Amino acid sequence: MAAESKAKPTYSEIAAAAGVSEATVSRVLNGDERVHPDRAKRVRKAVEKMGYSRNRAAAALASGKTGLIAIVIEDDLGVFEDPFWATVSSGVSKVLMANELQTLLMVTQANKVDGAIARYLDSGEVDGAIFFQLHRDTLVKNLSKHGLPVVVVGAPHKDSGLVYVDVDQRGGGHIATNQLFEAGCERLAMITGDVGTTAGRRRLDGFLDACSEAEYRAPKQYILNGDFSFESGKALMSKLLALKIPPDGVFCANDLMAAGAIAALEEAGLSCPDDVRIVGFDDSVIAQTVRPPLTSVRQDITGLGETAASLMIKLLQGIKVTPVVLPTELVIRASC
Amino acid sequence: MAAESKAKPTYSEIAAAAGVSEATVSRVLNGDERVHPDRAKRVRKAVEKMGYSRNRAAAALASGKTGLIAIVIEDDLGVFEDPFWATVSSGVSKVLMANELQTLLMVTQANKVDGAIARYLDSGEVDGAIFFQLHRDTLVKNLSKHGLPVVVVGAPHKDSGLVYVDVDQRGGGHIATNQLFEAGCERLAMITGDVGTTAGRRRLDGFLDACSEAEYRAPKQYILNGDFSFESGKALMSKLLALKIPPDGVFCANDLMAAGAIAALEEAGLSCPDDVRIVGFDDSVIAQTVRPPLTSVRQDITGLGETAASLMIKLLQGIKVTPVVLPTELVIRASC
DNA sequence: CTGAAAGCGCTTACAG
DNA sequence: CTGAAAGCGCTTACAG
Repeated sequence: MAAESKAKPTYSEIAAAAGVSEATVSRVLNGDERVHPDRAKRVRKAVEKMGYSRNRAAAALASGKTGLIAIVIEDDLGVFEDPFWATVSSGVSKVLMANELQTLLMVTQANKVDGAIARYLDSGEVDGAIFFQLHRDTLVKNLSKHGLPVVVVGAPHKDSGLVYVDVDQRGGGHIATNQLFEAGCERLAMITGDVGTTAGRRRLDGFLDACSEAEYRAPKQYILNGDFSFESGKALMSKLLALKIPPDGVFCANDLMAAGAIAALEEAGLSCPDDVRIVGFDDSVIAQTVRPPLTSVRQDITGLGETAASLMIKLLQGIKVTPVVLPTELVIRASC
Repeated sequence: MAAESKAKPTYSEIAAAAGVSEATVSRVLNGDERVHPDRAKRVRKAVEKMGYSRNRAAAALASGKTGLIAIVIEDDLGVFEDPFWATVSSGVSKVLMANELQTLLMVTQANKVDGAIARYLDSGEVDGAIFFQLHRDTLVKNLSKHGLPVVVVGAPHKDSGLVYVDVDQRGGGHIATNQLFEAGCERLAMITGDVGTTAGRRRLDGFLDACSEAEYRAPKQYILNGDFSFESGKALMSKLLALKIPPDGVFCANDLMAAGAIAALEEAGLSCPDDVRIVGFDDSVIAQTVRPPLTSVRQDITGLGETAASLMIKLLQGIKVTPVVLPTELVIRASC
């Protein structure tokens, strides 16, 4: 006779305890307004008392909604090891959890995204997908066309109607470059990131914007294409230093390359900021640990994740949304 | 008459196409050996041809298995922003996916772990849970006792029978310290991590082991308790330098503190490694970007995640498992 | 080795 | 505003 003992209660127990039907229990738990307040209260009391928690699998099967949102990240070169994405993920997860949704983490190689992952996402296993580090837009566009709610973190290459969040990469490049001008630099150079990525391209655009505003035209040898790695920052800085007239200010498209650039300066027996001023981008730990500490562009990384999740939730509710661009801010330290 | 068109096929279509019963389809898809090879082949062919993919919710409801493993991380101070955990997660995710399991990412505040999360985990919503950054063992122990398969990344405080994976923290501390001795240091000091964590404590133990092997006894002022932050590394190094006889070699319990220590040296006008040699722990990006590049203890972080996932899979299969300790290795750079 | 059938715990038209 | 009932798509004893 040990009623109300071990096993998880189901709707039938709750319904019995509250003196209503299972349908009513379901309505109350799903926030259906039309239930009479008194009965709703009875249901909630029973739920509370019996420690009820919904069986998601059953709900998913019956409703077609899984309550799961996938984060898909293409991890060819250990991108996920970049703290950046982890921070974005944590922002996503927090907002999703607060909205009764769960985060499915799918770390996969880019070449596998088309196969198993695409099928998985497309077969109703998740209610939506948030993509990080977009290499090719096609898959995402297809999924989106098939009706899967999709949000992309980082602007896609072509404005294909996808909903995305990004930080103001171009504006960031702009303020970074302005800082160099304001510090008195006259020969500005830039070590770009991978310009095949939208972030890389737009940071460069921001640099160019600021230069033309200042009526400065950087010589061709002053704009060198890096790939966001420490090594490339170092190698390209050495290249700049080898020029007949080296620059006196360099904007590096991320902190890692900036750290590389500082290392190159040091090896050449030069000082930052005395000989060459440097500005980075990301405001990562590296900006703080490198000597001299790096002036860098800060982006609200958790905010990126939170915004992505919020957009997803709106999408799920059928609310129309447009891309969001988050502001960017300069953190000034000793390097410039 | 457009058979085989849009909608996702279900068992009944597959069964019809293969000329078997739904039960047989289920058996084949679940790897039941007892099905006749020919019929199994027919089923697989139909599955292939019709692009069938299992509805997880239905399977979960019927079987009681969700195919979901939770990663739970207590994220009070932005721990998840530490690339360390992201890397572990990606290792977990990859192994799990390869085994048809999905990774549920639950980033939560420590004080909330007891409430909603515990209930969630305990109510059959996941098949198992992998915990990161364990603050209190009790919750985990309870869940484990309730029968939820649990794996912990990082050794728990008391050996409470939980299954865990960790790297050989103590051995790592040992080799780091030995390196200092071998480089000729005679006055070794240590800036510890948070010794409330098992990692912090064990790295210190390793230091002590190596010292006693070398018949060296570090004076009390030479062992300072940091908290793994850049700031603490810097402050404690300054403290060491202020001593009448400062150390000539310092083992810092992580790279971030080591970077702080180097910054302090520099501010004091001293050189690493000429005046003081330094060894870190983690072999993170920081080890490579700091000047001088840091000698540091490398741990197989992806391996931690992969091992955690493997242990979980064995647990799910009912195989008995014991804790795993991964080896650690010294990466030598300029700082020592 | 195989199939018929019950059942997992919800949701949702439908009828009132 | 509410309930009876069908149904979501699998799994799994059970009987053969």
